[in-house]
Amino acid sequence: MSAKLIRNMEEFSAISGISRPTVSKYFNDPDSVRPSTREKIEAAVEKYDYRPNIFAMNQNRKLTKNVGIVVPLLTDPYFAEIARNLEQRCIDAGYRPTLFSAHGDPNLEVEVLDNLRSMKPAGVLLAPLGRASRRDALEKFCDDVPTLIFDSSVEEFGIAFVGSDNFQFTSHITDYLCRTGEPPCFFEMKTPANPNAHRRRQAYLTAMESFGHTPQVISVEGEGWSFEEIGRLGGHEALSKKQFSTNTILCSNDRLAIGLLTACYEQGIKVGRGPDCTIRVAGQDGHPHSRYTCPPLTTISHDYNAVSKHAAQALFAAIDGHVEPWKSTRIEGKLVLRDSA
Amino acid sequence: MSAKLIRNMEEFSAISGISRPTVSKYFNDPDSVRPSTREKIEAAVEKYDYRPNIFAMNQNRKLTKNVGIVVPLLTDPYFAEIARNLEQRCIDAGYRPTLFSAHGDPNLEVEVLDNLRSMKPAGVLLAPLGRASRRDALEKFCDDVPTLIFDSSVEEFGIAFVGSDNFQFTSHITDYLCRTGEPPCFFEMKTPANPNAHRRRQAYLTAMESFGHTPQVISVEGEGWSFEEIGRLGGHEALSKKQFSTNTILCSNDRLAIGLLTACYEQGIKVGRGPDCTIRVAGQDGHPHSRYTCPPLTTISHDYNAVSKHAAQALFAAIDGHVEPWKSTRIEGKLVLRDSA
DNA sequence: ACAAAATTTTTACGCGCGTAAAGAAATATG
DNA sequence: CATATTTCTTTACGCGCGTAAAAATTTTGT
Repeated sequence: MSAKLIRNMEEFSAISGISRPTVSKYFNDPDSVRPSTREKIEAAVEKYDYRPNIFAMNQNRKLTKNVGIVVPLLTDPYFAEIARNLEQRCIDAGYRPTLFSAHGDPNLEVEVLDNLRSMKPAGVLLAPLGRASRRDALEKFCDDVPTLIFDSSVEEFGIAFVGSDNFQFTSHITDYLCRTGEPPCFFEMKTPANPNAHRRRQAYLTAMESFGHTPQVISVEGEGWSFEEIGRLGGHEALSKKQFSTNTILCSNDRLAIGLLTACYEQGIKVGRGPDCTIRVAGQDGHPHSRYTCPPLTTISHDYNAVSKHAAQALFAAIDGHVEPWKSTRIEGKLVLRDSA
Repeated sequence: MSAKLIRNMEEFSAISGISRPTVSKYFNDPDSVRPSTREKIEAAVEKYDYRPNIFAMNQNRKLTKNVGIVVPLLTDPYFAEIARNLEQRCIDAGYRPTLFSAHGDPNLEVEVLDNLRSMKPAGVLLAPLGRASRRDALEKFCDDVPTLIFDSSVEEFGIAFVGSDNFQFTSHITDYLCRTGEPPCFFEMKTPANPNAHRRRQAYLTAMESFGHTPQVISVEGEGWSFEEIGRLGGHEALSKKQFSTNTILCSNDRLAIGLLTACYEQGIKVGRGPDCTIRVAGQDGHPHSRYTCPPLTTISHDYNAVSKHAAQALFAAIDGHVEPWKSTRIEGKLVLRDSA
């Protein structure tokens, strides 16, 4: 029950019996006051439902409790999922996360960073657009604001990088495919949005050679972030021209694989491991949707939890002043066996 | 080129040759100053790259330029897409949108609204969780903050409702299915998260009766927002028990349909309109993913653009003081014919 | 119980900007 | 050109809170 409407910290301090500077200190860090006063304040907060004005709070503080979370494309469930994960971790750690998406547009990415600047964030968790990102703007931002880069690494910007181990991803699933059937061809975009794609291709080539197989890479045309459509169109063309030298196709990512599956369906080609199936298709990412494709997609999944945990912890440590040299943490993926391969 | 670092509006006013109150007025509304002074200010803004401190700006203003966009589940590409659309419209209209997701949790929804309150938003675009939303908290919020409800209507809360015309959706696609084959069964969740589901079931029943067919509703168990999995499990059960009385299934929404398609695949049932197909499946929503299912999903699509346009315009009008009685706008969907039905 | 250490209170100023009021200057009207 | 109108400048105060410094109080250690 709120007894009386508290308008500001002055009134709150009067009614709670604690001086305003101490109340201010409490809201900045509840652990910085004596337990007995903390209890009094919290009782009063409960009773009067008071919250300090965030604008006034942030005005004079050099460092706010704001944390920006920036992803390249929020309509991609993969990014939505990892953003959700990160958001929760920020809240749990006492920060105020704000979500941003560059919507696949490098100009918007720069705008987002500009907006973020004006929020004086304590730190930022940034998944850059990748290839299309404006390097100079990104670098300047990382210099000014403690920024942890995740998902896709851009040079040695920011305080650290946390992402998945793309070499391990592709080696592992390539190995699996070779052991269980014909060695895979590699299906990718010619000009991928994201540098992870290059790592994956390289890992594919290396793995294939180490197994003594001849690699074959099919690179399809297409710009932008409509991966499914690019995979579908590219798949149609590659299938029609019989460009796949084996019956197994490893896609650079799940969204491309989803498009390829659609192309296969549209050409009446049966995908899977069954005796009546013509080809096997595998993806990479553990996309939230991959369970529901037809057939369900065999893939290698990001460890969403581990990535977000490492990323958040590294950022919070940096905010707390634990300076460490730039570091790249790459987390292994887990093979998800389904019917497609 | 920035010549000198401007620290505050005082310095900016001095260097731009315009008094501080006028500069302040300009930043609040660029059209409120004479064109000649506007030019001077904008030249200086360009030259010195000055932006007012948003915290100081918002502290004393009763009404900020902040707009909250709240969706029930950002990992659902449907909501991500409409949120993206709304975000852009806010920016274009000179507002500062901030994106929130309740992540399917009613408690989080209340927390989001609480957080939103502290941002003193000029207005909020809210897609409520639906059935699970806490009515009292929602109503109180709508009383305090100009709120436009979209997607899913909750009584007559807020300044207006804008969403899709669920009756038209279901009538239209039911009509299509009846005209092109056997009349459809209706596949839905027994306890749907969202009141639109009830409208759709009702529209199905009405349409079937008006066509002189016997309706059949299959309601599957399942709580929460994992619609695909609910559709898959429910689909397996219904298929095994041969609960579908005709060869055509209209799903309450696309995500459920996607799960059902997976179940069909897993049972070796061929879906589509071809001669070799056993059943037809249709969805509703025009989910971004529906193009890439196997077979591609016939559905009736939200008019994303029209919904977001109406919603944004109605909110901005209300913010500008155009008071109108509560109104519900329901926008028709467009049939998207694909191979599944 | 007493000194030392930790915490809180008191007092006071400043952050960057919104905004009100009164007068000066520029523009519009006839 | 004189007057009415709009816009701008000057001056001044306040928003709600951060924060610094010195004094007062409470807690801790022995």
